[in-house]
Order: sequence, then C-alpha cells, then structure tokens
Amino acid sequence: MVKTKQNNSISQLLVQICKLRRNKSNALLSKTGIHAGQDILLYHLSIEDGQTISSLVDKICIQHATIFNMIDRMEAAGMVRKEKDAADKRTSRVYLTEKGKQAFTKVAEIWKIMEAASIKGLTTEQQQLLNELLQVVVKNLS
Amino acid sequence: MVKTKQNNSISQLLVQICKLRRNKSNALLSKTGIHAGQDILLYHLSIEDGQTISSLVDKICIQHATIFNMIDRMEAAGMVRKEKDAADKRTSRVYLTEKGKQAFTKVAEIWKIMEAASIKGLTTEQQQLLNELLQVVVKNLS
DNA sequence: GAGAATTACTTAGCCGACTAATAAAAATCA
DNA sequence: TGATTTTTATTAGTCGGCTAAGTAATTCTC
Repeated sequence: MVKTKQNNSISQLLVQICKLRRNKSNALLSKTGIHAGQDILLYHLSIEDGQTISSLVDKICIQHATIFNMIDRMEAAGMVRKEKDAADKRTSRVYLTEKGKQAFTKVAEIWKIMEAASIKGLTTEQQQLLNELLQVVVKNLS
Repeated sequence: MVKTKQNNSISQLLVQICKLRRNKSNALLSKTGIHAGQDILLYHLSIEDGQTISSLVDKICIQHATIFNMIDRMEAAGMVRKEKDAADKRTSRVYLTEKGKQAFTKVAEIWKIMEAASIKGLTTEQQQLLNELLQVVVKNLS
C-alpha cells in the first residue's frame, strides 16, 4: 500500500492515518448504505434526537451547507426525518427513523472494529499514553 | 470549537485530529491557491519530476480518477504540465512548472508550521514516543 | 502474428467538505 | 413601532475522494 516511508514526521504519520482510517471505514460501511461522515451524525442523533442543524453543526464541527446536504440525502435514504419547528419557523428538527436507529447499531459495531484494529499490539499502558498524547495534539490544533 | 468530549477513544481522537488538521491546513493553504491534497502531489513531483499518473497513485495511495482530475485542475491553474510519453503512448508524464515549484516551497513552509503546531508542548521523548506509537497504528491499519 | 489479458488513462456520477451569496424569521435597539 | 442586526437555513458552485464503466495501447501467449 504505502510504499514511501520518507521522513516519518508526526504530521506525515497523521496524514497517512487519516487516509488509512478513511479507507478502512469506507470498506466496512460500504455494505450498510451509510457513507463516511454520516456515522457521526447518526451518533449525535442517537444521543439526542430532534436536534436542529445548528446544534449538529456545533457538535460535529462542520459547515451548515455540508450537513444540510447530508441530511437531505439521508432523508432520501430513509434514515432521518426533518420537521419544521413550530416555535421558531427558521429552524427544522432532525429525527432518527427506525431505519436510522438500526443504521447506528451497525455504526457502533464498526467503530468497535476500528478501535480494536487501531490499537492492536499496544499494551494498556501504551494505549493510555497514546490517548494522552493525542489529546495534547487535539488541544494544539483546536 | 469541539464541544463534546464524550468517551475519548483513540478512534474518536484520530477522527477529531483529521478534521482539525484539515481545517488548519486549509486555512493556511487558502491564500496560496493550493487545495487540500494537492500539497502531497507537489511534494512527490518535487522529489521526482515527470512521473506517470500510475506512479503517483502508488505513492500517494489514492485512486486514478482522483489524481487525474486533480492534475487537470492543477494544469489549468498552471502548476503542472502533462505530456504524452513517446515510448508508451498509454501514459502521460506530469511535470512541475515554475509556478508549481514555487507552490511547493509554500507547501514546505506550511508543513513546518503544521508539524510545529501539532507537537507544541511535547518533550523530545514524548515526540519520539508518539511517533513510534503512530507508526504502530499505521501498520495496524495498512 | 492474431487474439486475449493486462496496463494506463479517461469519463460519468456520487458523496463529503468547503466558501459565498441569498432568503426568511427572530431578536435587538433606537 | 419600525429599522437594523443576528440567527438559521438554503442554494450554487468548487474541489477531494470514491466506484464503476469504458477506451486505447501494450504485453502475453498460443
């Protein structure tokens, strides 16, 4: 797969990991009809159903337009339902359908597989260490 | 930015980092006319000019179609030039233009900034450790 | 040397992600 | 109250990434 090892800076490793994760995740999701990025949306709706687009934008850290189109497609796919809010006519609220709930159970399984695959061969201490170091990186890039 | 901390599994941290990196990189690249993903292509051409699309596909670990369209746009932007190979008429070879070379010097600067930002606050030992742990993750996901 | 398999590129179409511009409702404020 | 600002959603257009299907040139094989 990846042939060039080059310098192996942390940046380059992170870029590689992003790509590899995306590929593996897509491979696992491909049979479910769920597309990359939709998994996180399903997750947040399963935590709290009936959220507005703005609320999801804040949580997922994504643009309005992106999520708007995603919801449109997921509604067409029957995973999600959008309803006008009665109190505030600007907003719509997004609800999981039965199909959407089932989709998230698949997502949860796939996430477990991804996590297990990622940390394979690491001791508990190493996992803890990696977790802490990655949290620093997250803080640095925020 | 990112409000929910949730479980903080390593998978979730990696997903967050992917997003944060993308955002930061885009912000830095936005003024240069270089789009996300094009940086790596410029890098590989700066290492070896005149490569075929297939060669770049192998190195960047990306699909033919993706890189084909990218090269089309970069050619339109004047960063790259494509020429039919005389010996093998199936293939084209991609060359950096002067503008493309200048673009890569900007990319190199931005990569330095990204690396520095990512590892800020980590000791040399911690950086080394993180590097090694990430290499395991790369191997796991390959 | 002709047909079959492989290789290399191209095209079409889909989805995630972005920016920019717009519209409509709500909140603010003079 | 009426005008202005802010919030929320939408639309249009661009690019990176993918799959699937197709074309053309080369290589392989009999």
